[in-house]
Amino acid sequence: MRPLLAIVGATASGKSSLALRLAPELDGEIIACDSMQIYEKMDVGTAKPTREEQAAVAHHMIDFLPPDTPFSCAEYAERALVAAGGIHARGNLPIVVGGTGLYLDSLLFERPYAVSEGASELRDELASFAKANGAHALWLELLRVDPESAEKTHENNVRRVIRAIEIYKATGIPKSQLDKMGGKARFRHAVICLRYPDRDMLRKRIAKRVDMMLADGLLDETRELLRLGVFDNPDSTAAKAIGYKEMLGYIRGEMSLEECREALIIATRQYAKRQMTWFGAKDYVNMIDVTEDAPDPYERARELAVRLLEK
RNA sequence: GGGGGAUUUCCCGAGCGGCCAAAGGGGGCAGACUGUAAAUCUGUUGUCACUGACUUCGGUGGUCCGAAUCCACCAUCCCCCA
Repeated sequence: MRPLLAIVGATASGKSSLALRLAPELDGEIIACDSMQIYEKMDVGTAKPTREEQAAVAHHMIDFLPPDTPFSCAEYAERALVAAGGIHARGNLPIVVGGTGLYLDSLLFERPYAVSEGASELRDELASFAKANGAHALWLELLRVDPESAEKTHENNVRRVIRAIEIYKATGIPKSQLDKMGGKARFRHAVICLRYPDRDMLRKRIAKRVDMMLADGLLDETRELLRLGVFDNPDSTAAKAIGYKEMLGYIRGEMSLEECREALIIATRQYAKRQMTWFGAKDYVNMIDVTEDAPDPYERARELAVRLLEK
């Protein structure tokens, strides 16, 4: 099996700059693993690698979709797989970098799910059913077709309930059944996650990043996206990005800039927490702690990467 | 100088005599997640010896079987008249 290194962690944890340093040493090319950096025109708000950085190390899975295009983790896996294949063909090491845990997961492991691109009508149907009859009624439907998934999914989590029903309707097989069939690894992978045991350290980095985004023109970028109509569809992936939706409050005159900044910092912090909950629960993730005493993970990451990839 | 209103748990904010450790929201903390994921959702959030007890609703002192809720005074803030 071909090797693949992944550097993950919360936003603002320093994974990108770590990967940038690691890449030359390991003959690496970077595959971004980020549900937002895939979009064009969303540069500042997604902390996209700069032109210089992209020139220094080859980057993939960045900047290839207009910002109002729907995207899914299925498509991510598909395209990233191709990118990884190309990198291997060049004799290089794919270094997956990003904080979108689910995308990484779907790249690393095979999933037996049928691709259900045409499922949007069914989704809409189920969503309006839930709206009309309540989340519980929808959940009962899942309980009927796939009790095991129903058991695992809270009835209020309508989106997940819909997905489970949708999988059953599209494939005729309960999702819980399919879950047991997948999981084959596609690569000889090494996953390294940067972790900050001291919360304040990460918080400071997040605040700093937010201020940098503000200074780099987050506001103008938001106005441009607004002009392009990206926020017209609240369900588009890009419209859900942290950063822009907070700036909108200021642009619409509902909030002061300081309030938006605050909201942005909080939203980012909460996101970081969710990311760490996700990565922390994965047994394939190897943690490297960044602390006051050991602020630079570079050496440890390099050694760990080499060791893990040898096996 | 005179009149009126406010003060609630980390924050905002409901409560206006017992059913109040106190609604709701925010924030915090913990968690779930297997193809919309920077999304979506869950639990928890006064203390403890935790199916019960104890300390809380600006302060002090009252009324009452019983007060965050009523009264008096004090403190701080806001509004109106001078």
